Amino acid sequence: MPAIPRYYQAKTRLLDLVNELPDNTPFPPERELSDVFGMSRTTIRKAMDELVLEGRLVRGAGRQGTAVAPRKQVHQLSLDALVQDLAAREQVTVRTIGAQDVINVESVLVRRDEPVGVRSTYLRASRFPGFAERYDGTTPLRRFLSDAYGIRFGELCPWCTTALATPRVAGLLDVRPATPVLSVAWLDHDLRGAPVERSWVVLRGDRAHLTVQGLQLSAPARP
Amino acid sequence: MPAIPRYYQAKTRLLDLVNELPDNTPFPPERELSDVFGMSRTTIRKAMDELVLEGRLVRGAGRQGTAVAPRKQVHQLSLDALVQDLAAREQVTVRTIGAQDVINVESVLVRRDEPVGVRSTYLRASRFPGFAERYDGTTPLRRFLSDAYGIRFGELCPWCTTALATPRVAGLLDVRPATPVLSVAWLDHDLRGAPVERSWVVLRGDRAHLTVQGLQLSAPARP
DNA sequence: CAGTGGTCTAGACCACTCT
DNA sequence: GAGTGGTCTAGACCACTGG
Repeated sequence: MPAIPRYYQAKTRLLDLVNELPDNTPFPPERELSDVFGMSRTTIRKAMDELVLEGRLVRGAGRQGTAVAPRKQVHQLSLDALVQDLAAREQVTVRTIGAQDVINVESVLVRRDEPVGVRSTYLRASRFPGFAERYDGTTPLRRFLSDAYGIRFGELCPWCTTALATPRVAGLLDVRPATPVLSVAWLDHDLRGAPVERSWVVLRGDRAHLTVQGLQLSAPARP
Repeated sequence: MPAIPRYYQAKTRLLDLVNELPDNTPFPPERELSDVFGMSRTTIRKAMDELVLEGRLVRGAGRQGTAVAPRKQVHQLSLDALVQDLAAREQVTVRTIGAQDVINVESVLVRRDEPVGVRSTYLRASRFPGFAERYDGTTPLRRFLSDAYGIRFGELCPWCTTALATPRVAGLLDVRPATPVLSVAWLDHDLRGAPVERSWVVLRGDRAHLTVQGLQLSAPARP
């Protein structure tokens, strides 16, 4: 076996091709590439799979075929806006989870008619009586909790990592399951330190960048 | 073709198995699973590939075989520490890139003897004369620029997204190429707004979480 | 040496979409 | 109907590691 796998050689050649072609150009079918490159379709597909994950190719259903992905329209989403629930949302749903005393508010973040993320917040039902009836789904959640229940929020320490899209999230974001996504989560406390809400945002890595504004750098630890 | 692919059924069953077994338990070989499940090895592999990407299985070379991954030892890395270059580093290398007037400082971030990230900074050589000779590789970079060249830094707006590990980064992080990673980048300006350094950090999503402390939330936009 | 994961092949059938 | 991507099979050879 060569040190450089054949699928990686194929990927390199295909990447050159992608770079030369304008956006949305139809890409040669897998069987044709398999023929031209003298590799099995399986090997070609493995190469193309990575280009799709990297957002360079877009595969369509049926006879649409594969095409060169349009230049990433990357949307800047600020951590601030995500936490405060200020990002444009659609499909806001409020569910009560069984007898678990948990309310879940889920919304799809949309930019230019594209789903770019999912926001999900969990609340204790007993702490927010009548929430499901009172919440209109359009007011930013954090502000609503503040206005309707007098919550004052304390400090926040969000964390961020990568994950693979679950089938459910993949459906909402219009990506294939197991697509890498950016995951941001935080626990919100009130001024007494009691937890108020637990939130979780999943972003399409190829459509959204998370920006951090207002970062306070600690003072350099020097005399 | 069933609505639920066979590889996904396999993944579900294998996940149950993983959840039952203690950490580091040797996992059945692919050929055996293929036999037991009545699926081709290719299909079994596709299921296991995802479990590996999710950090639930670890594959070894040669006769080591696959094993249940130890509970994620997740290291918290603060954005603050990354920017200020305070995280523990090893293998710090300073290269000058051709005649491009660019200096690259690259280091591997280490936690408990595991590589968890790569930090890479680019500087204009002409702005920092003698940098390669003067920099010792241990002082936090930002502090060194401040001390040795009198740089004062202005505001910062880092951004964050997912990416696939390039072969080079994959080698440094001890993961397979195309593994999803967390990518954090920023452009550092001085007080006059002139760019000083461009930096880039890649983190293993399964080993490191990025935390954001000292986040300044904008005032609620209400009268 | 035997057994493992990593790669690769040459087929096959399906659901889907365009013409 | 024809052609696409999505899935699946049953083989094969290789590099590597353990006993």
